[in-house]
Amino acid sequence: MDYNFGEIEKRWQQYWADRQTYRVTEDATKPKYYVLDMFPYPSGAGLHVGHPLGYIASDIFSRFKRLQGYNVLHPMGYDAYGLPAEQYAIQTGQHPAVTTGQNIARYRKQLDKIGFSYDWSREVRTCDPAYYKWTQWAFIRMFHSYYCNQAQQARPIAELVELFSQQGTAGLDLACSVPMSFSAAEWNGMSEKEQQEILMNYRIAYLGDTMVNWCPQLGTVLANDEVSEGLSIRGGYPVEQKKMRQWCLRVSAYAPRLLEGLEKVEWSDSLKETQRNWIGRSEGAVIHFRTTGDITFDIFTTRADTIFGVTFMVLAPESELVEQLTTPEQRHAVKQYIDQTGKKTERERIADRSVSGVFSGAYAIHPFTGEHLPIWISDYVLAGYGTGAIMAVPAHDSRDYAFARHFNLPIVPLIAGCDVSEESFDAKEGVMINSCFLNGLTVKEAIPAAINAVEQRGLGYRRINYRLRDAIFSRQRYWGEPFPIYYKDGMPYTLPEEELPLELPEVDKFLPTETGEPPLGRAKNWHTKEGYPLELNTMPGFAGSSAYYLRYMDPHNDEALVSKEANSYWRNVDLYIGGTEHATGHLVYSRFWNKFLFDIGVVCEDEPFQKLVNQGMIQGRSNFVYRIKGSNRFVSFNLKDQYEVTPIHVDVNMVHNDILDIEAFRNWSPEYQTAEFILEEGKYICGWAVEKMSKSMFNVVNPDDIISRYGADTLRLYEMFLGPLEQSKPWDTNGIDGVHRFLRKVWNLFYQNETLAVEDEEPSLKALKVLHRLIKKLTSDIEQVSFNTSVSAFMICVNELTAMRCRNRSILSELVVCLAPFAPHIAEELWHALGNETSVCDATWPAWNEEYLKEDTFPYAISFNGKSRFVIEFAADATREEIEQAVLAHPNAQKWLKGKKAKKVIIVPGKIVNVVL
RNA sequence: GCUCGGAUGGUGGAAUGGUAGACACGCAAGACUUAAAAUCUUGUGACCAUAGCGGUUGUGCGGGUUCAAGUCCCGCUCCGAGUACCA
Repeated sequence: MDYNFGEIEKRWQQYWADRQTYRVTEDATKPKYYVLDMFPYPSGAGLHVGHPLGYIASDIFSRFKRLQGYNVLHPMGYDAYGLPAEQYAIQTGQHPAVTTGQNIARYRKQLDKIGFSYDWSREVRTCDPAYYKWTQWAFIRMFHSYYCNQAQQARPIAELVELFSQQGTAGLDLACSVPMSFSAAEWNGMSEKEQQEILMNYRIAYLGDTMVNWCPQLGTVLANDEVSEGLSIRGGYPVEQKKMRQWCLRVSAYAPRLLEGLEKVEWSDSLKETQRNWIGRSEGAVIHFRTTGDITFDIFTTRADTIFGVTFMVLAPESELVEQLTTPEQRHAVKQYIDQTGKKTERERIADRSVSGVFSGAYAIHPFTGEHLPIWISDYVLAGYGTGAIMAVPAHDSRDYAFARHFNLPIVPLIAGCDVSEESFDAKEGVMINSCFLNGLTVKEAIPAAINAVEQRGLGYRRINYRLRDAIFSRQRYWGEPFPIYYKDGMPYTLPEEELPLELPEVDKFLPTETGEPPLGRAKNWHTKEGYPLELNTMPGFAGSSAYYLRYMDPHNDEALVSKEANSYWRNVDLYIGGTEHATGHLVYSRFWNKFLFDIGVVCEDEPFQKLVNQGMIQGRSNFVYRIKGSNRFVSFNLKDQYEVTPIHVDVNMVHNDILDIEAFRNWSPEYQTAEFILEEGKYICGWAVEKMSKSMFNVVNPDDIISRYGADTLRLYEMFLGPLEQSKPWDTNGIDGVHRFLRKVWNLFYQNETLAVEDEEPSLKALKVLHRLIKKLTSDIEQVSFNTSVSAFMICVNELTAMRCRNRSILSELVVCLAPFAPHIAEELWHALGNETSVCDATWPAWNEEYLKEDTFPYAISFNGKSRFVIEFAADATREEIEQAVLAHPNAQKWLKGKKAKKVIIVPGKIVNVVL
């Protein structure tokens, strides 16, 4: 019987489906394990061979944990809302729900062929009303919550209303958009509308006038993580800054906890670092300044030590102070400057690094020296960070330096020995000079000393600042979750929870209305029963993906996002596998969302993803043919330098081991019908290069093709064998034969001459040793998600078993269990061939026995002065003296000793003997 | 600019401070075959030597620690990723 993978894989996939092998329920008698993949956006192009990399890894891990006796939750679903479906809808009029449904069906078909152990009964789709009901529900809860900085916790807004009516803002430390201060009497005297407007300043989901990333081409606003270098991530269109009233989530309130939480999770250092940078904690001080016109304002600095080097102040053009401070004489010039910078897009502002600014006419008084400092306005100061105003220390900040140079402002050096004639001295090192009471201190001492002085004199206070911004949560799009919000007297109110889900309405077109409103403005009857208008924006892509891992725990519950029972059983994700592209988006929002749900008592774990592994990207490996210029002749790779040639991308599916299938190439396109070839050794060899996997490079490899040629088990093993999971690497179909050959060898251990050739006698110690070495290696490799080395270990084991013609039943049966996580189909087939009635998925992961791994003798590497020269075997119980004598007496040793005596002999038991000469 | 990774044969990649290059691809030779494919066996870092034994050198570059360094420390070069007027 031959290894007929096609037939085997089809049969067992059916078997698993029929028997619902992968269905899990909460089972208190077993320990739980939750393995999650980042769910895909089902794009129209289907899966290429790079997509399943992480899914295969997580599947191996899940199957392994299941064999170890864990109750494993391993679900899959679809992040179904997204821009491509909407843009396709705009072009074709095809409803995004229809195309999304088709794409999902195609994804499912492709995924099924790979033999994953997902519990599909738990599938979620973010665009399903039964799912987004809970996205809307969480939003309502955020709307009705505020964040208490003292308790570091979200609390019901009703409690805040109570506090305001009793004590006003006194004694409260609240996360807010704008700091406010009022008394209980003032609060109680306000109208309903005024109170609502104030509460909006504190809600966790709030409507705010903020500078947003506006993308005119996409007709929507974007979150910071959806923009890179002033261009939209999707589509690459320019993005400009615009002030708009938008829904926001107060993610910034959670910045300290998002930072601290990183200590508790097992993520890679680089990913943690990326998140830390994104959160951007900086310690410093807020210092109060007063103008000669008696207007006070605050600045933020991390370099309080440089306070005596301040020679001017700078405000962001958007700062509200600009209006107050500007003197009548300067008003015209300032207005001109602000108009000019306001027109620039974000991209232009980044690209244009030239120094610009304008003098406001006002002067600030130095809090220590009383000196008068000119106040300037420049767009190198950002309105959104700190207070939107800075004290400029040109000697020790390169941006201030450039500004001072350009406008000829004084530069006062503060560090002994530094040279600021050409550039600023930004490093935080050296000894202070020109700094009054700070003189003689090092910079590291001076920073706290300066802050203390500021605090003692009541000139300011210590402050920790975060770069993390609130998330802008409105999108002017159709294909997203509708907000459960209606408007009464221009104020937003939430729908009652029992009216959820608020379903996405039908529209005639997926474009904005003539009046510039979002597509939902086209919907008929888009209002509440009472006739109040509903919100026209929809939620962004990250809304639906922020809590999906919770929904898998209890996917059909229509009473709660997740029941207390299900959540306290599954708790959080033990292993999460996905790409790094979500490092600052999804993984920040999700952690925020989870922490909010934790605060309101819905979930029992503060961090959603305990261990996280980022799989690398699979790049494409393109092939080229070389056309001789001005002809239809193609020259093979190694001969191409003899001609003047143009490289042309050729479909990698027509190339095997870099050898071109000439017939297929001729049929590829009419222009190549008559192509001629200059061959080497009868073959046409193609060139190659690593590029992004894309249709235009003709380097897309489809998993379906690999499966039909080699089988899913080979695909799974090969993707793992390609290299470490975390590393990016090109897909190279060359080399897949080796893995396929390995599976044939496994098959041939069982079958010989068409019949099962398994033997029943006692296994030899030698075979046991080989098997147990494998079990031990696999158990630790899998735990560390090191699957490339696992596959190698299999190959070594099977080669050795083949060499010793081991056909022992007990050995082979444990081998099959080991293989089951990696190559489940062939494992299931062989498991049944051995006479088992149940699925190999229900088997038990074998334990290794150290007894079998004990060695009688060990090879010692004998080195002289650290350089290895030869090897001697010693018995395990040989003493140091015996070893030393034997080594020095060995004939080979004489060559290195040259008659001299050894100074020292170092013996590492079982490993090495180093003779120092 | 800053932060974090990385650099090992023709290729992908292995190596708790202890025989560098496991495993696999590719290549070469051989066996089987009318032949090819498939399969199996052997060899395969480079250089030198060769009937045979063998020797030198070698993990991006330069130093250091150590009996012993791909691995640890210091200083560079190059590549990749993230981030960027964040005061």
